[in-house]
Amino acid sequence: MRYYRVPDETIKRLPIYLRRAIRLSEGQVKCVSSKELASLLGVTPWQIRKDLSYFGGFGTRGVGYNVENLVSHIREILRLDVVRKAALVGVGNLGSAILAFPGFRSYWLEIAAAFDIDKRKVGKKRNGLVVEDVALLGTLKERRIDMGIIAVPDDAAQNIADDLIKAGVKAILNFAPRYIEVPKRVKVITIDIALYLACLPYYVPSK
Amino acid sequence: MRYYRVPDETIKRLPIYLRRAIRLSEGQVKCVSSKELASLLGVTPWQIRKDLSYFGGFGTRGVGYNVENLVSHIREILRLDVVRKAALVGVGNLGSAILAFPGFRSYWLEIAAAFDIDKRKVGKKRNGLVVEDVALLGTLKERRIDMGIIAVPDDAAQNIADDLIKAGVKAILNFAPRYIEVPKRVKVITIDIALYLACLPYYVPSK
DNA sequence: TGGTGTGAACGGCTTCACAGCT
DNA sequence: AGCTGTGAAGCCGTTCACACCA
Repeated sequence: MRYYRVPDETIKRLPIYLRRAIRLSEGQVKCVSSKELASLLGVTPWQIRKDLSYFGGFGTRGVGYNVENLVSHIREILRLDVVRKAALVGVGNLGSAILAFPGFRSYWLEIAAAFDIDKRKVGKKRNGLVVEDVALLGTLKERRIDMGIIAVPDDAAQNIADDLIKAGVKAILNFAPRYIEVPKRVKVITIDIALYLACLPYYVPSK
Repeated sequence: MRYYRVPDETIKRLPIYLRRAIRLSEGQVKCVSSKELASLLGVTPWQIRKDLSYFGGFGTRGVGYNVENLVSHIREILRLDVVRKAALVGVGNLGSAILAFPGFRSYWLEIAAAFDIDKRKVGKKRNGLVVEDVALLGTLKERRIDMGIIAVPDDAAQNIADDLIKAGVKAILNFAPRYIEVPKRVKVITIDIALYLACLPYYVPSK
């Protein structure tokens, strides 16, 4: 199934809906209206309806959305209906925090391997994973790991990205504060933490 | 000085330009054209010119932008021309990583205080800062710290946000994976890490 | 000539109003 | 009656073309 003309912004919001729908289903809620969901998430009801309508609409008029249905549909759209494996590169402060991060589980995402260039870290365990040498990045293909998370210093990031792509990785989450050049077929999302904090003072009225 | 009708997207890009301009000035580069800058950052030259033109335009036609000028103008626009202090709440894995994060320095941002609810952490040093009890959040006002960083579990996030705002904080960077309700005068930016990773499989063509 | 600055065209996302089901 | 689904309107941001200036 392929969907055309879906705004990227819609894709970004789907995981939010998904996570909430999962929580609701855990709470034995069977059905939710766009209005209820919207108030829980801080968005507008029509935004939710529009977003979901891109994929055919799977609510019931007059009633709302079946929660189980919502979960399974969004999982399928986001291709999260099978466990997705990612490799983490860089087990420094940030990398270790990502490994320990509990939030991935709700999306059936698994960090299945961790790499570092520092020989002192290689072989040690971190959160149940044995840290491997970056030289072994090439083994990702046969291990069917097709996503990468970059948590290395910025001057190493481009090389790591190149290696990940050589190893068959098709999507990268990049925490290094720099632009990374990749072939068009590869998707990169950069989370540049300092950037966001740097924006904040702009919005603070000066005294 | 106040500027109207500036897209939020432009504000998000300014720190990128700023960081690069600083790097260039450190490398003794005196002048840079929008084209050069664009190729370094993976954006288009028009985008850069348009973004800067919202603030009056401070380039030289036929030449480019004076690097020092670029730095001081963007610093002023983003109100980063004085050192800005932020308080971190939550010194777990992610919080500790943020404390150790080197990237803030380039924006004259300082994490000036760290708090946790766990008595075992309170009093201990983390990256040169003594961890304080969250009960002391109220002291932020007199210490002139007006930004907060939330790195606590999601069920504690809203309460912490409320406390931060009560303590006079006007802008919040939130790492908890949930929507936080705040008065309109307060700016919140949420970085929901798992969200980004959850988007990636959508862009990976299934085999 | 070369590169900035900017009004205007374009495109994409959000908002809206209401048609259509239950 | 109530809530979803959706074409249309409106808005915001990006792209473009070109005027302007060194």
